[in-house]
Amino acid sequence: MSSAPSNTDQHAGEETGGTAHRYTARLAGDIEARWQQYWASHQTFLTPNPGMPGWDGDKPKFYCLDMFPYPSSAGLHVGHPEGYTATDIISRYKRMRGHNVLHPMGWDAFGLPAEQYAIKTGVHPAKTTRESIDNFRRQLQRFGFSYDWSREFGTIDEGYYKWTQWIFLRLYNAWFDPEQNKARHIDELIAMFERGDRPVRFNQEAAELDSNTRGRDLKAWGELDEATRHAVLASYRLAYIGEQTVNWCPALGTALANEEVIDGRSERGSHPVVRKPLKQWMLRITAYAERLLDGLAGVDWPESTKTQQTEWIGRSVGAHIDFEAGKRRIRVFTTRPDTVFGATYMVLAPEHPMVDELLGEKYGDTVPKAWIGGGFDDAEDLVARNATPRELVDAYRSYAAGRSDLERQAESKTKSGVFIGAYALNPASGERVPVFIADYVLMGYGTGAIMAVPAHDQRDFEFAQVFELPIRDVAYPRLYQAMHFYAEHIADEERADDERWRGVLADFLGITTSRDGDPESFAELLAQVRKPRVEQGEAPEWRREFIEGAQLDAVGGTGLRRGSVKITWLDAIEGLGFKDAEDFVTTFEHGGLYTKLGEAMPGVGRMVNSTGEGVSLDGLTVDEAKARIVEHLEVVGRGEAKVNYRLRDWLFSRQRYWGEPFPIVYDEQGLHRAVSADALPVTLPDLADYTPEVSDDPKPLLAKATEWINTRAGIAGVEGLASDAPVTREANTMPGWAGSCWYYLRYCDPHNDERLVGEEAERAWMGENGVDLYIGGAEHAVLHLLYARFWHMALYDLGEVGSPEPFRKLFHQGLITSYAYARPDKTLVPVDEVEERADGTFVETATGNSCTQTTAKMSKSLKNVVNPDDVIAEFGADTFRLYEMYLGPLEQSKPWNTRDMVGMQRFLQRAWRLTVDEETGEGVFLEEANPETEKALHRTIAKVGGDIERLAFNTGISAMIEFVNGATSAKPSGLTRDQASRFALILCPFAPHIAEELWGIAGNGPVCSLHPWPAYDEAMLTDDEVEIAVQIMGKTRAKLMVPADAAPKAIEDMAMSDDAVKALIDGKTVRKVIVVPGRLINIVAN
RNA sequence: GCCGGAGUGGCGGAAUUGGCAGACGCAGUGGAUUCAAAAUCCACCGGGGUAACACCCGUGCGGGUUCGAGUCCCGCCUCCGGCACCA
Repeated sequence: MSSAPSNTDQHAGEETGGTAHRYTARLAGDIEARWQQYWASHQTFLTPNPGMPGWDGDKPKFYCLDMFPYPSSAGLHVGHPEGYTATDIISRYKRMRGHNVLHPMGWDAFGLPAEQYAIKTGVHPAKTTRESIDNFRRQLQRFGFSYDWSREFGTIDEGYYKWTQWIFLRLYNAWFDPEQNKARHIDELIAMFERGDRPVRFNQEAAELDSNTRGRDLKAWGELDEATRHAVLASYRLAYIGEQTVNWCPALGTALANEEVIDGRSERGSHPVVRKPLKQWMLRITAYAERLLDGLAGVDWPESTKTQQTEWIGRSVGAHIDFEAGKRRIRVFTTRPDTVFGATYMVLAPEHPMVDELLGEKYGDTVPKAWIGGGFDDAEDLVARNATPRELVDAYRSYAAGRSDLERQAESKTKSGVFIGAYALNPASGERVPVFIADYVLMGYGTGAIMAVPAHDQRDFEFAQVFELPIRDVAYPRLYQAMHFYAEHIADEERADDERWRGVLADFLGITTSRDGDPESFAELLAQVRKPRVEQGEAPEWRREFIEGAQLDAVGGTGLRRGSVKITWLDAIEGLGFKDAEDFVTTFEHGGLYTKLGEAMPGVGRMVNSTGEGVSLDGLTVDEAKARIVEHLEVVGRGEAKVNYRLRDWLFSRQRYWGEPFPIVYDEQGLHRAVSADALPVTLPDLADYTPEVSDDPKPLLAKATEWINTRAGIAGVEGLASDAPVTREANTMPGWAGSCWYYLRYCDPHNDERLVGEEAERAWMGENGVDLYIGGAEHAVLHLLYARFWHMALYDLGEVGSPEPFRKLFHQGLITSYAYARPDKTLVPVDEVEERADGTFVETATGNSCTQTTAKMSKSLKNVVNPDDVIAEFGADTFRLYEMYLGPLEQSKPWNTRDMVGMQRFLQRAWRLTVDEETGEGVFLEEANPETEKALHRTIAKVGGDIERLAFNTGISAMIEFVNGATSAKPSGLTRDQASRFALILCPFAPHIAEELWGIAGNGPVCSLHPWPAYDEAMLTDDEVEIAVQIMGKTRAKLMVPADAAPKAIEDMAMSDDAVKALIDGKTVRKVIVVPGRLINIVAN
């Protein structure tokens, strides 16, 4: 066995007085350096894989993962160590509890900042990134994290991105089989074609729209030429080339994210940005929409993150409905097929491919002027000179293309669009309805076309207002129905008892009722029906009754009571913005509600105006009507039920340099070809100049590497072509998310040259449910965490991994913020421009104006960034670790305050002093344990263990502080060697360096980090006697010591015989006594 | 606008299941020690009230349920995060 590192203090003697061995930052630094070196040289945290020496397959596994950092040149931020300390505590604890723990670290190192730095300085990103990694590693190692550093890698390592490319090839060579709801190898698809089978496509609509492949896969496979086969297969692959509208910035020579575009200009440099369709690599994540959704039910993730993913995937249940337009059919998706009779016009997305085919030659004389075009720049001129539909459509398209998504949203208040001079037939009513294009309909969602039901959809309503289109109501709002009901029944049954009425009304309205038949909340009902709308021209017989009745309470004079709030119909009417009931009824009778309300109604009651050839929905509820109309449409072949997802396929190409090259080349025909797996990695070539080219034509940076781009099949490693056949490499690179999609798998087996991860290692660490604990920031809730799940599911389908989900339990640490100072107008002032005055208020130094203290994200501009290196130098790593964990609950965002750090330093000093003589550095121990201290230790062991399990580190640390304070002030004070050893063990996960030192001083050999967690005695957790509170009428009036196991009756007797209690209840009648054993007794007396 | 989360002393926070609100830490006040300081130790530390007790009030605001509410219900306010013309 190796000996413990020398405890000789090289600084001894340098300090004066009797505290040469006080636990100061200097001593802490010394201890920390020594133990870090010991752990490293003894490979304490080296984790063997199955088959390696030291592997024990009988232990349960625990895979504890951090989101690996992007190593920026700025170095570590104090936010980083928060999550890392948490996972380190758990990892160390689980190790001590007898688990095989996998706790790795690595680098997410491809990405934009390094490339932008290269553009600025001309230094190769590889160089700067490597330097940043070295700095990050150095900083992380100062914290004493128990990572198995032998498993470290970066996503930029060739040995790593080789496998990223390999996974891309797996996706490329796979298709999604909707019948089996899983991905399968492309060879199985080819085999099916060869057999003459016709496999179902995942995305049938896309196939129909895609004129390249339409119909071709219906022919016998053998009859197709190679290019056609290639195109057919390409349309099935999980990785495919698709056309996507992007924000293209010609000056920067790259596509930009929506967030990077402000007012049609690039955020950087303010260059113009246009929307441009661009052919790019896409990943078919939409095939997994359902599984990505369903899988969330089985994982232990924060609700907020599950909700975000659920909304991102955006499942909508509805129907496809076909509208006939001449020989063509326009297919729409709607969630409200029940309102199809109210569809008085149609809208297609401006870029909808069918627009050109439908376009009318000119507008007829009967076309209302208001229809022709409106809401955009050139519309008036064009309309004034009788422009053709073609001209207007072209003008509108270029207008729409010139606007970013952000602009569209900002200007969403006014609807714009163009009537394209064509009509379609409403398949339910048979009515001829005009067809428009408008940018409020998005090509990327549903079918890119809608049936517009202005009466029941707010956007359609607004559009109808601008273009003066007819609005037809087909679904009654509930309040209107309630009024009808009131007129028909309640007026006659004024004497009917409340309960019965409420039950009937609630039932009629479809409101959940509680046991007594009370609508759960009348306000809830109002919220659902908010704006009533009624049929024009219908003369209600109940007018008089209604107006009079509305003066009274709704329910026979008593009203609906909810808490103290009484709601009457009159309240409801006024809540809707009407003067009084008369005003409402007048408006109602004149059909002016749309104008008055300026809103569409959801229409959640029963159907009206909905009778057509072969089908009628009148009188049905919304749900019944949905089912009926879909059934009808299916029978007549005009539609079908359809579940639609908001999720779109993943745009996977970037025009950047610093990313993984695609393992793809193009042959002389321009067909994409895979680089064979043996030829991987496709290494990233060096580039001398990283400046993007100014261009209208999207051109990736890698296109500058002409020698690399233009090569031969043999050199590129492409099979199936002559080795001297010229090929062109794919010049786009993969996005930053690619490397982080599967790094957790690589940690299981980081040095494997044969596979992305060895099967045995993958099963051992990932098991059935994947990573056991994954901690990282909430900002990745939908991006990284969704992409990684998608890749994992595909790899699962293809047999590469054995767990259906990658991360069983996910946890987000909160943001570490910093104090900041705000002026009265809420702008922030840098911290060094603010002074604190004696009275505790703050002023801006320059102006003398007062500021308020607040919290904000740390930022360079506010000068409130804290550098971990400085903090460690001042206090030591153990104190730093404790401080960050003690700040508050892990998931909460918390303000950093260096001043508070001293509390944790004092705690460690007291813990040190408890068993170490500050003058000599020798251990000082009790011979015999103080029983109170022993009891406290058992409780602390139990508490700390439980708190670690539930990630409540702040309260666990509190418990240890209380223990140390208690043991210090106890008589006799101090610990035995055995007690000191057990305390060192529970301290170890939090503050491992000082724990190792105390462990050694207590006479143990190294290392406590691998020692089993101490046991506690259940019997020691309870007292024989407990103090309970005596409450009179719920207020604590006295305390009472009672035996812990006293029966309720005995406690009551004791309390009643207590003099103080007697005095308090003197002259009162005891009505009731409640006893909560071990806690309190409450005497109800008055 | 929609969805999610949170509001507790001067500050960070605790109260795990409806059961003694404010554990623990910081800051502050008073004292001991010291030539002095640092460090350490002791006491106090939500508001009102009292010589001291007693007592009253108090977990964003207004109601409610309960013997008892920071915790549950209803209605608001504020802050943070996410999404946003998704048919």
